[in-house]
Amino acid sequence: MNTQATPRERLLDAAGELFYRDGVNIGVDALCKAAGVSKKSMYQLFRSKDELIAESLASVGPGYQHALEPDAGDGLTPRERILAVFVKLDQQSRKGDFYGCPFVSTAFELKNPEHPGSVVARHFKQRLTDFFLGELVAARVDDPEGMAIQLTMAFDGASARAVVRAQALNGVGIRMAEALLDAAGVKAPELAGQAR
Amino acid sequence: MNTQATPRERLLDAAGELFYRDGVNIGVDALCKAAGVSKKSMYQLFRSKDELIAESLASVGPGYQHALEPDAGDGLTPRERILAVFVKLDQQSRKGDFYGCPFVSTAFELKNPEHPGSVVARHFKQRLTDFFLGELVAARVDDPEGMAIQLTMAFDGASARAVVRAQALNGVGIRMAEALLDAAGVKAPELAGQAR
DNA sequence: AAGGATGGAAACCGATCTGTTTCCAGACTC
DNA sequence: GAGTCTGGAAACAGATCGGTTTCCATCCTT
Repeated sequence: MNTQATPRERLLDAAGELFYRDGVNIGVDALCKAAGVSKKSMYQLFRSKDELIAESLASVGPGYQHALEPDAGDGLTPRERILAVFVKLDQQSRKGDFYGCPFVSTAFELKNPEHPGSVVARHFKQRLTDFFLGELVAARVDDPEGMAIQLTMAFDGASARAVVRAQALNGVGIRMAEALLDAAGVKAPELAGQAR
Repeated sequence: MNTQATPRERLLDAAGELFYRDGVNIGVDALCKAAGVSKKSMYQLFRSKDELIAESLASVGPGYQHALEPDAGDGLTPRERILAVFVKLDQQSRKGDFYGCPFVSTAFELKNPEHPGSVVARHFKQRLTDFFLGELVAARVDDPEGMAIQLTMAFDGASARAVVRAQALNGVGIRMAEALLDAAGVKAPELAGQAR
């Protein structure tokens, strides 16, 4: 454990990993032990375990997003930038510690849509949809909103498949995204004028 | 509670509902109370809670499948029979007690792919894929296996969207399936051009 | 009417749950 | 050096966890 980091940072890091790997039903004792933080400190920093669930999810959100979405202005076409997300998902599914999209996983586990963690999950799923939307607008497709939703569902469906089968996706998610992009006419790099 | 049913049936019924609604972490005390069965009887009928999870999932599987997939020989085209699954999912997502596909939900919660419940979940997801496959073969598409996988992912992605957003799908899953079927050239075989 | 099997109610076990509290070691300021 | 603050270790609380056991009422069979 990193003793340089503050107790709060250590707690958020450990929570982000353990809630994802073991589920949100992991005990506070195990969590604090992994973080090297006392329960007293934890309950001084967070009102409840539920709040820690939400805040840890919010803290891993930007990093997860950055790991999936290519940087702006990298010279890629919208199609390539969209497909890059599915390539990253494919790579993640090959690793042994893949338990699906952490937001979807948490939402499924919490059941209650009003739980603060569910609210955070909803927020970050919307941001992925918004990323797709921006690319689709740049690609000038007919129905960018509808396509962005479909790509998000393709992402979560592929993620769910990897979880249920406990296997790597081996490109099936990428091919699904390609099929949807083909159908929407998001094709040749040069033809789709992506001015910025 | 139905006193006609055997303790085993009452347990499987209650487990199928409560594990889905509250998650697999619900206690066996609450479960037995809901089923009107003593813990003693429960542990005589099932070796462990984990076994009850698996068996209750296996017991709801056929019913869930039958609720989604149209009967054979109903005069519908393969395309209509495939879309009927997504229409049913859309209808389910409108109800307040929708927590996603029970197999996907259980697999996400259990995390461990070797858990007997995960094995059952995998089995029934494969049966949905097999249903799609049969229809796609009948429709003579180019890559029926790949398309069946894509439709299954579309199903689970749509289901995940309804869970994360805690909202009805309002047709977005149906439209995604239509887009995939259109791209694969699955029209009504006997009836030419069918507009939507 | 007697005997055996079924199965519910509830006590019990040790472990773990979320959350609170006490105590004390170390680092800081003044 | 005295006082203050942070934060870890650990006991504690009451509830619940999965699982076992005892006891007893109700059946069915004969």
